[in-house]
Amino acid sequence: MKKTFSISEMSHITDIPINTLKHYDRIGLFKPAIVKPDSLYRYYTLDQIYTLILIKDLRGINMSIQDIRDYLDKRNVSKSLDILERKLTETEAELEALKKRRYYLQSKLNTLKTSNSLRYEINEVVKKVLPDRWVISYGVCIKDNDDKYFASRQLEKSITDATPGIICCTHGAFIPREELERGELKGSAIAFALIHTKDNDDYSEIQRTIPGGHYLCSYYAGRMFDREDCLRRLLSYMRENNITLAGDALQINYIDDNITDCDNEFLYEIQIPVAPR
Amino acid sequence: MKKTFSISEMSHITDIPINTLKHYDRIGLFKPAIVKPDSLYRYYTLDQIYTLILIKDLRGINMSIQDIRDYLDKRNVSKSLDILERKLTETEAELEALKKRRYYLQSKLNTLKTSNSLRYEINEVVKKVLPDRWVISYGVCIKDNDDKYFASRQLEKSITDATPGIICCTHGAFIPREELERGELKGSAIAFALIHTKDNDDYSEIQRTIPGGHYLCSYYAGRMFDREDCLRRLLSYMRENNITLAGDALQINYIDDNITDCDNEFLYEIQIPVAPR
DNA sequence: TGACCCTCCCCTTAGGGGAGGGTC
DNA sequence: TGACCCTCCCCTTAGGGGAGGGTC
Repeated sequence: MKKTFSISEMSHITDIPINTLKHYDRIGLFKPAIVKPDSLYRYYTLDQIYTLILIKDLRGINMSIQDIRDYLDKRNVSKSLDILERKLTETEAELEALKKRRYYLQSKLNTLKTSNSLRYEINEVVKKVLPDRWVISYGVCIKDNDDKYFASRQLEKSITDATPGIICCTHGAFIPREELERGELKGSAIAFALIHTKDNDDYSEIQRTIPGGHYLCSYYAGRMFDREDCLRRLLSYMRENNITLAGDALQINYIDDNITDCDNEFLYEIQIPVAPR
Repeated sequence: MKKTFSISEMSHITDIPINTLKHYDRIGLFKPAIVKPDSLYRYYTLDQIYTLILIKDLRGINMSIQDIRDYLDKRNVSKSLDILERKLTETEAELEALKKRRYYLQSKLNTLKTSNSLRYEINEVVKKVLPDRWVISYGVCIKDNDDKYFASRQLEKSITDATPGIICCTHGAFIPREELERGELKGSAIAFALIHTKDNDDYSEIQRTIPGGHYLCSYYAGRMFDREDCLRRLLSYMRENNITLAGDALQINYIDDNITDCDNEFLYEIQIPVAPR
């Protein structure tokens, strides 16, 4: 059986690029057994294949070059077990992070697609029965768009830790019941962020339950304080049909500056809780 | 409400390091709204918070700076949907790769831990009933350790594609029945690699089923061709107890050069198929 | 006057991709 | 004589970490 291999043969056998073999030589991770003195041609021996494949596999489980040096240096079972276990732990952690990322991307995509497809309903008044929901809110009142940025940030900071935040989380604001009763449509907006489950003790003081029940809803296209027309429509519908306001209204932002620069693509929904008949 | 923020204030609000803010400025991804002409101090405005958080979140889902530039440039719903969907697909792919990696690490760790804990059984002769197993083998015959490296490599190449190979896969060799019958203990070793399921059509020509049944087994510490004593012990046990050989023997390598440099830590098991009584 | 901010400038990972010139 | 191989050397990502010197 042939005893030595040129760099390109070795590259073929091991599926490691020539460049990488040269690089491993250069940094002293793995040197050819033989170097011809004059030409400096590299020649590898049969038994080197094994180690090279091992190195490749260790890179394949994402070990750094330094870790591989350590692994190859005076191997023994317990050391190898340690390293493999460490890699497993790392892999688990990466998996968790990725799952989180996937979850948020999916949620965001669902919300976006759904709301985007609901455009035909814009400006219509619809009755909905909605389940209990939970939000977190510092009670920060938004008076204009500038405030909005800051208020959002406050909320984001408390929710997201390592998870992607603003682009994935649905935002909105409360419109206080009293203002609606007074017909004050451009008044306040108390920022909140919708959260998916309520059982997170971390936020208990700033958490608020939005009770499930009957809501009178309408989408509108535009920015936060373009809500007047939509609110007016809803309120007159209520008067005409003798429907009673039952609490703070919600203004939910489905499509915002994170997603589009086009004002006409912005999408909000107003949800007014009403007494059941 | 305050209208401008210094770089460290901005860093605080957004949880983005000062260095990174400077870097974003330098590369033109995100520049402060105001730069004081003399001192070149950077000042950010309230509405910049929002974009900055968006950038941070996009980095959080692993978007490259260039992708973020694209995302921020003339946003609209369909473009944003595209990008988010692409990111989701990428995330799914990464997840699959990581799951594979985890699976292989777990398998390897299990095998290692189990075999490592079985050391007390070394040199004992034990009867086992083993299930059907499957291997792939090119029929390459190993005559010495050098050959072993090459034979392993052949096998690896066919199994592993993108998955980590040698360190995760259990290797072994057949010892032909006829050689055992002739008492030829240092003869051949026909390399194989254990695979986990049989239903992989890709390898059907080189795949072989090892039938389940009764095996007479023994562990030994040492290298591949240190197997003589162990084999002798097994064969004399068979003679003494009138047990009949039923096929090629297996020599399975649980702990090898990938894991340790210490010869005394090497662990093989010989499994000899025997006729049931 | 501290605390803050500025501009260079060098450094990190794991190679990829040549140019220019010898070697099998 | 092609095909192969060599040595530089520059380049990539997304910042991190200063030194040395002004600014709020």
